[in-house]
Amino acid sequence: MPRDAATSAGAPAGSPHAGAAPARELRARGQRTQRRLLDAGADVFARRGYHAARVDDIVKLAKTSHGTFYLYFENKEDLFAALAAEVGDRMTELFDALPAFGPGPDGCAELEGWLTRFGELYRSAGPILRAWTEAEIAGDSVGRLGADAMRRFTAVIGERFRAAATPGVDPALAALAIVAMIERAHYYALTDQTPARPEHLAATLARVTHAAVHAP
Amino acid sequence: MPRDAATSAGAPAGSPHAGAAPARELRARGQRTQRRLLDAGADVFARRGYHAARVDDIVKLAKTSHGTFYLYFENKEDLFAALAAEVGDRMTELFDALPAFGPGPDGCAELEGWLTRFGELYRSAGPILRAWTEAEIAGDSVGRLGADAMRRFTAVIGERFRAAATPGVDPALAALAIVAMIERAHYYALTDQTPARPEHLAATLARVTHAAVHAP
Amino acid sequence: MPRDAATSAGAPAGSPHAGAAPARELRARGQRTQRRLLDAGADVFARRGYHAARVDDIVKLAKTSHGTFYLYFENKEDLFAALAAEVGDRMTELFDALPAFGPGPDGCAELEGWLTRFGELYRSAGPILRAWTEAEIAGDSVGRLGADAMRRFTAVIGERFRAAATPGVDPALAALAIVAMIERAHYYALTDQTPARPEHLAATLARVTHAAVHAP
Amino acid sequence: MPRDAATSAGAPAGSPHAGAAPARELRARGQRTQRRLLDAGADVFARRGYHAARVDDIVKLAKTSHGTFYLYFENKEDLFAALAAEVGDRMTELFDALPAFGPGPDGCAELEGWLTRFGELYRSAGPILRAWTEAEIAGDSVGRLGADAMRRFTAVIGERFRAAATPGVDPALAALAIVAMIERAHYYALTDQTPARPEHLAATLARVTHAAVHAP
DNA sequence: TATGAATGAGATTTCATTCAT
DNA sequence: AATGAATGAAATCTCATTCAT
Repeated sequence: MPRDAATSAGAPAGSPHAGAAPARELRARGQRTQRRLLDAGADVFARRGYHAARVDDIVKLAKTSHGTFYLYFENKEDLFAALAAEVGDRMTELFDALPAFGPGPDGCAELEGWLTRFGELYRSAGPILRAWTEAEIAGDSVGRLGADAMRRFTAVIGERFRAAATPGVDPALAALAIVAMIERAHYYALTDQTPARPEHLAATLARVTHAAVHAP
Repeated sequence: MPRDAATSAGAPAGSPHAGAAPARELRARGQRTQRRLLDAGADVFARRGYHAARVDDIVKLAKTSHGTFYLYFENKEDLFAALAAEVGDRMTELFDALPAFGPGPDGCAELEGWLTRFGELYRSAGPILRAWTEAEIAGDSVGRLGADAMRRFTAVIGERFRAAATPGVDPALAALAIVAMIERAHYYALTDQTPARPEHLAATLARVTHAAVHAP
Repeated sequence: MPRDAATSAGAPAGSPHAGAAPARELRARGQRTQRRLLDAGADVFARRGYHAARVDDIVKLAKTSHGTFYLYFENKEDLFAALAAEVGDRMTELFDALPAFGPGPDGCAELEGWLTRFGELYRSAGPILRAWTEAEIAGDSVGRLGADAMRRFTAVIGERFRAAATPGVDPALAALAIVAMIERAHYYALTDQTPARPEHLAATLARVTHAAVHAP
Repeated sequence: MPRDAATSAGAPAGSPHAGAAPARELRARGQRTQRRLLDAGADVFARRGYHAARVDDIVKLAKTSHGTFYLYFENKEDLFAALAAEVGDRMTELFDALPAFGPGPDGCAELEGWLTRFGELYRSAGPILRAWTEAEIAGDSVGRLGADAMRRFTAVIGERFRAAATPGVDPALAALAIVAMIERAHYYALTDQTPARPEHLAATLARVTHAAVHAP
């Protein structure tokens, strides 16, 4: 699960991302064009992955020209960073809303509710997240965004483990594992042709997580 | 987590992978050259990722030439497939050895022992796995390998969940989640600069997994 | 050393150059805008040279837009031609004022006086001249301007050599050499970080030129 | 007059310039290809100037491909630098051979002899020198080469002026002026359509220089 | 068995100029 | 009179793969 994008957190309306070539004020038309490029980018990245995506494809889909592309973005990476930042923002928001689920069945239900929302977000942003993982692996700088968002998430889960203080369990590691599980499970469930039914994902993950955190 | 490599399972000594250009018997020198290329490939893929890895880098590291590269491998993907197959073999072996850990403390200890071995393998093969993920995302055919090995792993864990029959828990999904957790936790713990201590990884994962599977 | 600009010699007030897109009468505001573009152009050409200068730079410096640029000038070359014409005018004027310096110390002093004025002009117009040289080399049509102004200069110097009639000296070539010297010496003295003191340039060049022309 | 190229002064045979992409040892074929590219480059730069020259033209003329070009040179500038270095080497050699011409007719004859050789070199290398001037103007890094070669030349001439100690003459400036004259006179005489006869160039410049340096 | 020179399709990027407002 | 978004041709550069030796 990518991270952060705190950079664009408070960006002024009208400049959806921070790294654009010139920090120009955009008029209505420019805004629409930029939006078209972002949407086209999301589509192409989703279908081809970060590396295989060609600026040419994006431009064609957005029905505009190469020149226009470079008017709004410094390069392919810059456009991707903008998309990632958008996703990152929504992730951060969601993570901050993670409830302090208690040991009882209520806690489990709360968790399930939150995981449902997470699943929805993941479904819409998944393609970007996948490309993000790819970029991350390749060591591109964009990949390095996002750590913060996840850290917050991990911190909350870590608190629960710390409270439980199970011997042999490193709370930070355990939290990391749970977070990793939630992210990857969504990844596999939504992309892979798993025999599993994704509609039960929130319930299942909630129970597993709850059991792991509030182990006897 | 990738899989398989059944191709090379019983392959004749001297041809560690199936897709090499000519299916010829290699003499000692040829073997060494091919091995050098494989090792160089592993190194370069690990450092740069699949897409960013250039044949030139591999060839330079192996102290050989482009021509020689294409003597032993059909293309970049072919070399990667050979590496993936090697890893896949070892993974399959390990997965088959997963104990049927029971609900008691003994089961947890068994699980921890197995996870320790998994960690060792991951440490050595991890970089290839990472590159694999990248290739997978990009939709390259190599990426499609690997699912099988994981399926076996998932099946065993799934059995446990099925036995427990917790209401609301889809055994297949839960197993997928646990497997994903184990894989990704290793990934993050070994690559990221987590504040956590990786030496406690096996113990922590064992406890978390055990608790999740044998929930009250 | 460029020349000419006869084009703008008697041009009507309000249109400092000949090639502007529409030959319209400009109001006060238009005049100011055009002037701003010319000044910005002079600056940018000076700093980057003709080819490296981008219309975008000029427009930004002039705090106006691309559209406006093409309202006043046909293209980049046209703006440059306008600038060159301005310089050419002043050069022609100065060359026509070259005194018929005699062999005695008075002639040398006259020459020094003239060279002082030349130096002042060069200091202010030099950057354009440099860009001019570049354009000339590249074979752009603008480059072909300028030869005339220099020819007049050369003619006067040539007269002196013809009078002296030194055996082995081709008067035209000698004059060309002296003119070239004066131009390039200023160029190097004013741009390069020569260890020499430019304030002595007029005196030194006067003596060298005088000695060369009125050799015993 | 460009400068220096001391960089390639002692370059090993087989690598005619210092800045090539990889410092590879070239086999016979590679050598020929690289030579073809250099020659094609010289031709294209001469005809179009540095900026207008397209790698495409060079490649076509050399009957090779873009890929090959970038095998031997990092970019256009790199190829140009290689050419400039070749010229610079020959210039440096020549400058070092400048005789310490005395005040008598013998000194003038010595000078003429040297200028004849200079003219020959200039004729063959002129096109590169012209492009060099253009690059220099544009502030490209290549342009900054060459100052050294000229400095040596200037130093020798400067010595003569220092010996003469004419009042009002700054020896360094005077030397600079003479050097500039010799260079530019060749430039104009060989490129422009001067009415002058270039075959008298050496004689004329020798006399003018001699008179200027050994003024009464 | 090995080499490394050569290729060329394709990717990214730039910028003078036009156009709709 | 002014704007700035849009264009697209052209330029540069990369790299997997082939080929001649």
